[in-house]
Amino acid sequence: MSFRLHNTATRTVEEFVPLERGVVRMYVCGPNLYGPAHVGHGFSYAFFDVLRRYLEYRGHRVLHVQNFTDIEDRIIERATREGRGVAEIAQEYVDRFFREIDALGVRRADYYPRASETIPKIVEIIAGLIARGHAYRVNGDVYFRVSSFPRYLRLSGRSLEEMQAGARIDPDPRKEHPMDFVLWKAAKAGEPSWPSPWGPGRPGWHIECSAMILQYLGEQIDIHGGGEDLVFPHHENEVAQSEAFTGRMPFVRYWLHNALMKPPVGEEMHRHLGNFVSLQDALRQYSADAIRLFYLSAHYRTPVRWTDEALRASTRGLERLRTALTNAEEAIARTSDREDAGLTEPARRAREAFEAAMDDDVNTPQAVAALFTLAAEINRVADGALKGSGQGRAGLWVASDTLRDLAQVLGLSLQRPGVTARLVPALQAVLADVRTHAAELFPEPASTADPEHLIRTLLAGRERARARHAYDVADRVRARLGELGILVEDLPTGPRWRVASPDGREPSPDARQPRP
RNA sequence: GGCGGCGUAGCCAAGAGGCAAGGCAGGGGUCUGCAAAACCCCCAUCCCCCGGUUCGAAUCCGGGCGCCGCCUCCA
Repeated sequence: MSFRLHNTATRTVEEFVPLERGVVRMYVCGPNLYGPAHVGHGFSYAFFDVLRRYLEYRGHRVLHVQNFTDIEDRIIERATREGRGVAEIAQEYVDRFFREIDALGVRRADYYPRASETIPKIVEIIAGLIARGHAYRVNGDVYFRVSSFPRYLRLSGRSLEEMQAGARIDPDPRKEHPMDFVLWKAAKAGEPSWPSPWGPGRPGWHIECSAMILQYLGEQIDIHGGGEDLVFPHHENEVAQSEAFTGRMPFVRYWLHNALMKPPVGEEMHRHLGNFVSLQDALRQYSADAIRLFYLSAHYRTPVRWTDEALRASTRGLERLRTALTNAEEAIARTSDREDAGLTEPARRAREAFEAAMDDDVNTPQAVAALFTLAAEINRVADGALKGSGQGRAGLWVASDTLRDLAQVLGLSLQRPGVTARLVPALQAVLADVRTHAAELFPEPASTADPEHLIRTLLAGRERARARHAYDVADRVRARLGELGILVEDLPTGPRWRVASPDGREPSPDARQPRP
């Protein structure tokens, strides 16, 4: 089956065929660096990361470029207000952006151009547009002449007439047409500016993306992505500038737009509304995998609401996938059978269902469902193996390998968080505590600096306690470990522990420590 | 006003003419000292409402009701 994507330009799901066989040129609109990223940004980046991973899984080489808007009204406003440099603020948020998307497990794009570094290309394009009659100068400003571009508004499916009927702002009287948009803004006192044939100034917002695409990806690209709020005017204007400049169309073969995330309360999450959940806060409360599983729980064109309830549900669901892998490992370690116990076929079916779902306009909810179905099959066989049927070693290996591989395409690591050295003092305190109750059960461990060794020591002592029916001691160990976020489970094969906070949350390892 | 989207179980969410995926929560059971995990079973005769088309509709058509987005900045 072919890979199909919803193209905003046609509003239909189309078969995806890249311009150049085996190579996909993809550009995704990046952040305006005037403030922190929120979970809605994270959703967009994570979704396009999944798209990129799947394209690569399907054998394409993906050239991925994402911009940083580092010169723009809001950053300038902020710099002025705080008495700081524009570049300083931009750099602060670039650094933070990378910390956060790295923590989220978003693979980095091939290149992250900044508007301020793309000025020569921007000037070249504007000069070309003026020369071709697609743009005009008004004092130091330069505007795009929409009347010169008949295809204007085709992407967003509007008409100039209706746009004006619904206009919510007073048009600048200096413009030839109310819908003409700015390509170059003349410098104002105190603002950063660059020289140009029209005098010092800075680029308008839309032109940077056109310039970056032309500079780094070419005159025609396969995929251009971003939030659906960017369709108009941002992407519409990009099309106009780019196609008017190059004379080639389509500038973009497939326009992809993700739905916007809804805040816990209200309908729109926006930085300027102040109702956002920052990516940083999200990562402090939930693991990257849980956040990504939540993102993938709905189709990318369906708006989802960020709620603690939903994130906890995703954390639990994630735990189920991880447990399947753990169960498989334990079953494999305890069986010698070479038969597949009927798991090879379910693994193949899961991969087939996964690919069919992803092929259908990146239907991640269905793809995730395939993962859960496979996890259930793994658990079924692992359960049987641990209960003594002793079968399934080969099948468990194949099935868990498949689960890991498919999860990886979704950017899910399925890694359990480990215990950190920070827990050592607390674990030592637990040991000292139980030793006052039953020192004979808990001999001094060889090492008191390794958290895992301390946990093993405690659990070994607890097993001795259980063997003597000293359940008060055994339960005390389990309760104290539970307070530290370590869940103890007594399986038929012996005790097992894992990190799992009782409130259903699970911070991302990198985000646990508050920043200084 | 123009353009567009949505309404599926307690919650989240797929499905888009052939008889309702998956997750979370919940109930019963197996296992277990208990708890947890896992497994087994149960949990929408029905998909906002009313008409219509069809052998057959949650899916198509018509009409309602409700919610939301874009038309300034925004992932």
